[in-house]
Amino acid sequence: MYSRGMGNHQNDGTAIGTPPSSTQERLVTSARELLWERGYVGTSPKAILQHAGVGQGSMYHHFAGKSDLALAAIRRTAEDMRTATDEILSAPGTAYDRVAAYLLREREVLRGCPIGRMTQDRDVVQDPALRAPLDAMFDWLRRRIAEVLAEGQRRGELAAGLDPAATAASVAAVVQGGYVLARAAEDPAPFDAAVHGLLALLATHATPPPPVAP
Amino acid sequence: MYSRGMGNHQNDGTAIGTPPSSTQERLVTSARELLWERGYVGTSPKAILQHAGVGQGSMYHHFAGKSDLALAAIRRTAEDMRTATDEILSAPGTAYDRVAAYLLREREVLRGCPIGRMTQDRDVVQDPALRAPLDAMFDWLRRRIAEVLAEGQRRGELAAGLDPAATAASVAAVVQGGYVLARAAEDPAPFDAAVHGLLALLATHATPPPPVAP
DNA sequence: GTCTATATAATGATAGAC
DNA sequence: GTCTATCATTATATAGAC
Repeated sequence: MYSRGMGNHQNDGTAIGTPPSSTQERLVTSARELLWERGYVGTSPKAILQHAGVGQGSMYHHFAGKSDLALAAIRRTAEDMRTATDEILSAPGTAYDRVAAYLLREREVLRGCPIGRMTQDRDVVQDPALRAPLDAMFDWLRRRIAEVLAEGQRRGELAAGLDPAATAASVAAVVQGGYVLARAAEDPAPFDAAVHGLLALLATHATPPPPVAP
Repeated sequence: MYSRGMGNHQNDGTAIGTPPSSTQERLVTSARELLWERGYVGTSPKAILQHAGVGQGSMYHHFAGKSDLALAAIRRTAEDMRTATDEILSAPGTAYDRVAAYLLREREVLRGCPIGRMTQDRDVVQDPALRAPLDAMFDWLRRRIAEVLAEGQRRGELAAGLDPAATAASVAAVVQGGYVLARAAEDPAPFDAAVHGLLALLATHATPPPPVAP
């Protein structure tokens, strides 16, 4: 159960020192969690309200409706993902190291990607406003990985014959597809196998050869 | 509109010479199409009935309910996919050729994979009976691709250093992830890029080197 | 701004006529 | 076997009190 109507005593359960979330913030946070878990079609406004612990009217005061709240939630999730990913890809090291760090990053594999998840939701993909942040996120991701690979080529760390854009698409696809395989198996193993398979292929193009992947 | 109550004159619209489908068959076919397009949560029994052109009661006569019909539909789709895929992977040619044929196979990229799609549906993955055919399908796919790769190694067509299982997982993941990237972009290009990126990496391990991918 | 009450349609399933 | 009628529940949104 969530507390209700308790004035300033409400809290979102985050770390001590965090300022209490506004109703609007709590709605977005709840929407993000439920969209990740259940998808757009499977997430009802009522479920979001109950998860956030607010009444029916509050949502329609802050947002025009379900899709408007979902848009805010998706934008926020994409933003966070971009920030976290850029940090990994911008770290020091060879191009191989940085791509490997991205691929081997700790993930909640069985939960899948909260952004990739949305691409399987008809109502999301068909709404240009809802699809836009997904498109922007994956477009950015492929470009950023391609940059890293191209930089590695300029530095002589990677074979010049590689197509940075195509290889970057493969890297992004292996992650997204790895989630699919893992969820089908209810086991992260296929995700890890897919990642290591790609890294092994990539390693043969790196000079000097990186140590065998863990 | 679909015809109703027309006795033996009903037809499922397939090629001339095809025997008219039974009500049960039409329900399964309709369920397969709608599950592919809208997912499990997004597909209502009513929508299936209307698409099949039968009344409410018929479905509950032939199937125990929504999940039971979905199970029949998913099983059939997985069966068909397995047959079609095995045909490609069992064709003559080098291991590289056969994996390339699988990756470059004509696909309705923006529609995605009807089996992979189901792994993003909470209600499917949480039901052991519904998840089982997904698990079996992808497990078979990875094993079959790994077999092809291992055979290529024995024949001396592929570098012995490759891990067949991991590489096979990468191949399957690139396809599934390619769909995700393509749907986000509403454009098959990222799918094609991901596939060609992986093929280029794989090509460097093939002897003699295959011609540059189309 | 937040709440409860209400409205309208859709969902998933059952009952029982034919 | 197939159909229509019905039902309890949920989804999405609005109205209006506080």
